[in-house]
Amino acid sequence: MPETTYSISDLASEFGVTTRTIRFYEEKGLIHPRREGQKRVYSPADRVRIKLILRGKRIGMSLRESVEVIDLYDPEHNNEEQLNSLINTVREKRARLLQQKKDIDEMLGGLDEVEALCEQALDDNHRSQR
Amino acid sequence: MPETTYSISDLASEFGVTTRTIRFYEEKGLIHPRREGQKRVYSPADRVRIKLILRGKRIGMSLRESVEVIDLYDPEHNNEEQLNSLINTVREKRARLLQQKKDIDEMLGGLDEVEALCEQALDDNHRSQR
DNA sequence: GATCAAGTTTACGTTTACGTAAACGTATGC
DNA sequence: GCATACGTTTACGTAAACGTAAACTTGATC
Repeated sequence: MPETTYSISDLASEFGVTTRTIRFYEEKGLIHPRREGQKRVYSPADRVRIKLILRGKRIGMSLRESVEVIDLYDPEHNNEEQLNSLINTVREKRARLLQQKKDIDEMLGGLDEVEALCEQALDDNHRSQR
Repeated sequence: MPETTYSISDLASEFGVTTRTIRFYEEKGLIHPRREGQKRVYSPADRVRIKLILRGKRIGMSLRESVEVIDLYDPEHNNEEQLNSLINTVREKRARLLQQKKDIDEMLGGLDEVEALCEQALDDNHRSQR
């Protein structure tokens, strides 16, 4: 099967980051692209990892934290103790995400008010000019 | 009217930050507490500003950006041009917040899956031990 | 009046997440 | 055969958001 691959600039332009950023993620051990000679070759799995890292970034996660979340997916957890601690981790992450959603909703509410006030002010201006 | 006031450590402990953090916000011009002699005295308005700044932080905003959002509230915007640019700012902020909500929901979905898998694995272990 | 607790200024240190520049390799089109 | 685009390593720089330490005031308390 002809597995799709990506160059570093493919991914950089797809995600709107610089190649420096992607190399930096590799330095930090977040991704491990193959090499063909000198050049880095990225797999679809690498691509997804980058995507998830950037998703984490958008909601204010550190790189370390994003990777922590991503690594929840791969099942290197066998025994009961590990599974339980994993469940706890999941619940903590979830709690924080729910708090973030609340924060966002509050802020959205504020923006709605501001916009309404603006539109009313514009409207008033127009009326008074007639 | 006896306006409520707060000491720096009042606010620090209320919000779970250090006094250094609050002084830092002042250095950056984010808040402007009164002085009584040497000491800083915070008003309810100061308190709210800090609260909003920290809310912004939780969803990954920079201090500068949080202040930008906060400052949308105070009406120093008179003419039509300013009002329109303000509305645009509001819409951009809103777009980003909606994207963040999507990101969070996706991540929550992932966490749900992980937790379900964990619980199933635990369940399987228990069954096989009977 | 000595000893705290809480506050102050000044200043240097630290972590994160890249930016930027130098100096070099490689292959592709004209 | 040489420019040009794309890639590489190495390394120093930087902005944001505080931490940490030193050295000092200032009431409150025993």
